[in-house]
Amino acid sequence: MSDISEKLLKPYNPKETEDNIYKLWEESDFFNPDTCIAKGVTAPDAETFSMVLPPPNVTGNLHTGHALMLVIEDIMARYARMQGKRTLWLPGTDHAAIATQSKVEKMLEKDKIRKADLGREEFLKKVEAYATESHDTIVTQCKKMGVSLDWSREAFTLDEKRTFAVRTAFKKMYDEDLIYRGHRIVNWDPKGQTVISDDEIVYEERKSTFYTFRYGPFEIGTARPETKFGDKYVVMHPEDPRYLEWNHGDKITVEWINGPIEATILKDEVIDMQFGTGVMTITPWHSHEDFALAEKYKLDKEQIIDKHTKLLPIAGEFAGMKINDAREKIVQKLKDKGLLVSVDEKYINRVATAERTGGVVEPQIMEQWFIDVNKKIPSRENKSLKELMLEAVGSKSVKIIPERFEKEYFHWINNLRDWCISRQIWYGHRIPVWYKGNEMYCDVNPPKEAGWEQDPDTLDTWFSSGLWTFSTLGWPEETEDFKTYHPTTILETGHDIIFFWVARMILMSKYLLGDIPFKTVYMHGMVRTADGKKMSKSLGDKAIDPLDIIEKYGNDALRLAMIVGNTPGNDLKLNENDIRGYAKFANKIWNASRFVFENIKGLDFDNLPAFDKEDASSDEDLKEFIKEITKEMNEFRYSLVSEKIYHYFWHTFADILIERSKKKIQEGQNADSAKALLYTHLVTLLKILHPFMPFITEEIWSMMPKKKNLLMVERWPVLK
RNA sequence: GCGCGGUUAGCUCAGUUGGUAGAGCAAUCCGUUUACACCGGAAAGGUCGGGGGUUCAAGUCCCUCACCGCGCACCA
Repeated sequence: MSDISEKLLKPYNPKETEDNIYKLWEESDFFNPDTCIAKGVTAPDAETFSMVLPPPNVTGNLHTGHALMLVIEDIMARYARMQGKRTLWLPGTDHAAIATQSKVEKMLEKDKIRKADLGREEFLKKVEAYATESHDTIVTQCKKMGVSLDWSREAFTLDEKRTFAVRTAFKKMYDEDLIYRGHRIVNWDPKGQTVISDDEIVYEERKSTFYTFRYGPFEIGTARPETKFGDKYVVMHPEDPRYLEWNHGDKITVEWINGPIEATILKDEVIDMQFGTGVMTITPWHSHEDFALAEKYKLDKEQIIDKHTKLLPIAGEFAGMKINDAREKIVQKLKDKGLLVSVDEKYINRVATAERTGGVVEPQIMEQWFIDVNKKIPSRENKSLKELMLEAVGSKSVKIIPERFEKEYFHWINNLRDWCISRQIWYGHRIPVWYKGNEMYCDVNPPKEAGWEQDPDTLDTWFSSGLWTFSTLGWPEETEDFKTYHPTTILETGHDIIFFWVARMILMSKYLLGDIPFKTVYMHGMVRTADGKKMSKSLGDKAIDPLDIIEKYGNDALRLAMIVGNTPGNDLKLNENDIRGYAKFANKIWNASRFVFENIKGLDFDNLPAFDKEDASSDEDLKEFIKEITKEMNEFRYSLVSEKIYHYFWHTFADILIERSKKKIQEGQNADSAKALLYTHLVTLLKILHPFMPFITEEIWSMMPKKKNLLMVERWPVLK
């Protein structure tokens, strides 16, 4: 005890404390619920609390967004554990297919190595090496954050068990015709050389040039003259008074880029009469909307642009040119032919770009794998995946916090198209389908006979993430963990991945298990810099590194700065001043504890003296306070609770009770009562502070007389 | 265009059944009384974006406008 006292005499130093405390926790193995039961700190029949960690991508370092997620979830887990619940918080990482692959490609580019030169196998070795390295970094950084994750159950979206789960899920969906292969218009990312899903598109507003050309008797507008070679359908609104002389199906011959073509007139209500001239030509191969029209009227579809954004032979003299190089030359030719009517250079266009590579998305008709979201499923009461997803949230089986995201969720589902799940990249789960001539074979394992060739494509990374709540628990095997912990209690994640992930998990779980994946979804906001910028990869080195903050101010201070004033769904501006303030608070706790320890020597802890009237009243106040914050904890109102505890500790316990006790102890008037109050108050306050500030509270707890166990498995104060 | 969120003290933000506005930081004044100067005490600071309505009572409910941010859709 003497060396500890010496430590207490100096200001609180998180750096000297945190690593040791984490080691202590790890050695105790209390992060593992099985150990908690074995050591008698959790009842075997206790209520379950389970939660998966949204697996960080193995693409580098932890950023402040991760830190926020880890802090909120650690509070949830520690609170549940202290309530005596059988608590599992399960860690893992995500292979993040496109993100990881493109990162490695970029690194190889620096050494002038292309992945095609390496070949699939060699390239994958490089990616795996990088993934392993990133994984190790991330795990180390998570531990620095103080997380009470059960590392013994750690999973990876691409490990053996998860691969088995993915293949099992794929096969089941394939057998029930929910997964199909077909030619559809998809989003082609020429930069990443892969298809991406609708959700992986980021729209950017860009200024571009809008041209109006003469097209026979009409004038048509376009921002993309390079796609216009094959345009032989001209569409207008059936009620447009300007074009009543033309009938649906009329054919006309018009002079166009490479000579005369025969065009067919179509009348359709999709046309906006107010826009431009109210006439447009269509390019079904390279536009979602035009494709839909072409399907409706069974029109010809011609490919104009190849996968590398080069023009095909249909472009005549322009064939082989990149679209960006060809554009102006095409315009010039049309101008020379007298077909250019006008040019608007201030046109604002919304350009579809690929989330991960930044490439400009070029719609293409391609053969890909899809998940049918509208097909009625016999084994699920003839409901479609869409309906299953709507039902989960609509019935409140899954509750989303804050509630407003439920609306976004419904809106997304109502506009949902079939999910394109195949990707032309190498890193990820290879599609478990094999071909031999015209035969197709789908199974968890490859066919035994020779001569079968596996599909070269891999799965959208969110396919495996969708299984995460149960694949991590051993599914498809009926493991004890799966039976005990699924559905999980809560999913805590950023609101930016509600569609990518939350919706997909509900889809997969409802379909494969007939059950929800979690009962509650808690969505946190995005972390921003002090000047409001989104703290993301694009900020690069300018982003705050949570580990630097910890180094400077300590983990507990960072945690409070992320929790106080941060309500669900709202963005958080991380501000160094706040962090500094909470570091002061840590010191305050430290010093107040020192005072208590110095003054309670000699107390009979088994038989505490009675409170005098004044202290009894303060004791009641604390009980009232606990009641209040416990209710709020159960409502996930961490911002409020943390602020209240901060205030209670500082301005009630330290400023009033400790000051009052000084008098009593010095004057020898009801000194025992004062000492008993200091002791019991500190014990209780450390407990309720622990989920928020685990390190300093555990450290002080270790100096506490009469302690039985680590603070992390002590009971949250319960009032009858 | 449709929808959602925000607009509260100089700054960052809380404020859940409607009952005369709160915290942290900053700024002001006083105080070095041994747990803590990474401190204590005091005072100051807001017509809760504008306008209208419901109500005995509105930051809180309704309508409307403005600005900021976000989601979705369209963009020939």
